[in-house]
Amino acid sequence: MSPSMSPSKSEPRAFLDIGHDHSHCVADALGRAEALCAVRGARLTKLRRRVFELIWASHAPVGAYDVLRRLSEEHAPAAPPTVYRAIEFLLEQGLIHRIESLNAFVGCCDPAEEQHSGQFLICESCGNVVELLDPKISKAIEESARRAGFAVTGSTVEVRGICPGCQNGGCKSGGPRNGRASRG
Amino acid sequence: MSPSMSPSKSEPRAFLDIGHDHSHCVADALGRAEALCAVRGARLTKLRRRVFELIWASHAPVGAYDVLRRLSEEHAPAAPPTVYRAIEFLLEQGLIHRIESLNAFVGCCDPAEEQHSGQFLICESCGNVVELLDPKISKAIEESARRAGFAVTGSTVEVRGICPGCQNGGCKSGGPRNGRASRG
DNA sequence: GATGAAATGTTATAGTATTACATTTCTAGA
DNA sequence: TCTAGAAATGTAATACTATAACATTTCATC
Repeated sequence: MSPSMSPSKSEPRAFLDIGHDHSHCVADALGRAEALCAVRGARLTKLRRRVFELIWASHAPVGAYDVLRRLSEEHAPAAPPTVYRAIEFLLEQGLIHRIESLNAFVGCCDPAEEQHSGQFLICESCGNVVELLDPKISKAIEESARRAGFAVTGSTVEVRGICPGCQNGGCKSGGPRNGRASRG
Repeated sequence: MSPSMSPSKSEPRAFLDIGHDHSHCVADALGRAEALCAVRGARLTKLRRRVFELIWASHAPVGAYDVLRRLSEEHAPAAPPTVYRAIEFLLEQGLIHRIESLNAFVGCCDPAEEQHSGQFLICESCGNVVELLDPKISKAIEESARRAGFAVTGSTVEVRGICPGCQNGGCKSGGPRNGRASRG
C-alpha cells in the first residue's frame, strides 16, 4: 500500500490525506466487497460492481442520478431502476451507506463489521465524508434510548462541519453536493 | 396543564403518553413560538402560524406536501413554494426540525434552546417521534469529531426503533411515514 | 437443453424541492 | 397620510429523487 493510504480496517480513522492515492481505496474496497460476497453467496454482478466503483469514485457521496448518468455514458442509456436496484443490493450487503442529509451514497469503509450504523463526518467545503465507528457515540445513543424505553433497530448520525484539510487552505476536490443549511 | 401532558421544557423526556391531550402540546408550542418571534422581531405571519400548527398536528413528522394538501383544502389551492418558504422560516427560527431520513418535519420541543441539534427517536410502528437533548450524545460526537480535527457546525441524529407504547400493544396513532429499511 | 429463479430492461408515474418572476402586504420615514 | 423599499406571498415551470408494474434476459441446476 502507498504511504498515504486509505483508511484501513479496524483502526481509529483520521480524516483523509489530501491527495492520497485513491486508486488504492477503490481497489481495496473492491477486494473486500468481492471477498464478502463470495463468502455470503451474494452475486456481485458486473452492473453492481460498476455501480459500486462509481460510488467509490471519490470520498464524497454520489447521487443515484450521477451514477445513472455515468452508467449511461458508458453503455446504453440506463433507467433509474437499474441504478436503484444495484444500490439496494449494495446497501443490503453493507457495502455502501446512504447519507440521508444528502440523498446520496458513499462506500462503506468496513463492510465486514456486522450491522454497524456508521457515523459520518461530512465536510461542507470539499464534500468529502469520513465514516467513524465510535463505540462511545453508539453507547450514548443506546443508553439514552433505553432510558426512554425505546427499542433501537438502527441509527443515523451525520455530522456537518469543516474537515482539517479545508481548515488549512482547502482540499480542492470537487466541492460539496447540495446539502441544507439546517439549524439542527 | 393536563395530567398526561406533553414533554415540557428542560426536563428529561420520556416517550409520549398514549392518548395525551394533544391540544395542550399545540397550544404550548404556539405560545412558545409567538413569544420567541416577538422577542426576535421575527414575523410569525398567519400563513407561517398555520403551517406550524399543521406540522404540530401530531408527534409524527409531516411531509411538505401533506401540509400543502391541507392548506389547499382550507383556502385557495397553494403551490409548493408557499409551504417550503414557511418551512424555511420555521427551521431558521428553530421552531421545527427536519427529519432527514423521512423527508418530513416535526415540531421542536424546546425552541428557546440555542442552536441545539436535537436527537430523534423515531418509532417505526406508530410513526411518532420524540426529541432528545442528551448532552452525553452531543459530547461523544463532539469529542470524536475533535479527535479527527473536524470543526462541527451541526449534526443529525435519528434513531429508528419501537417506542414503549408500541412494544406494549400499540399506540394506534396513524402509523409511520415512508422510511427506508437501511442496514446502517 | 429445459426449467425456475434471479437479475436486468423498459415505461410510466409518484414524491420532494427549487428557480424565476409577478403581485401583494407591511413598515418606516417624509 | 402618503409613499418608497423591503418583506412576504402568489404563480408557473421545472429539476431532482424514488418506486411500481410488467417484459425480457441471464444464470445455475438438473
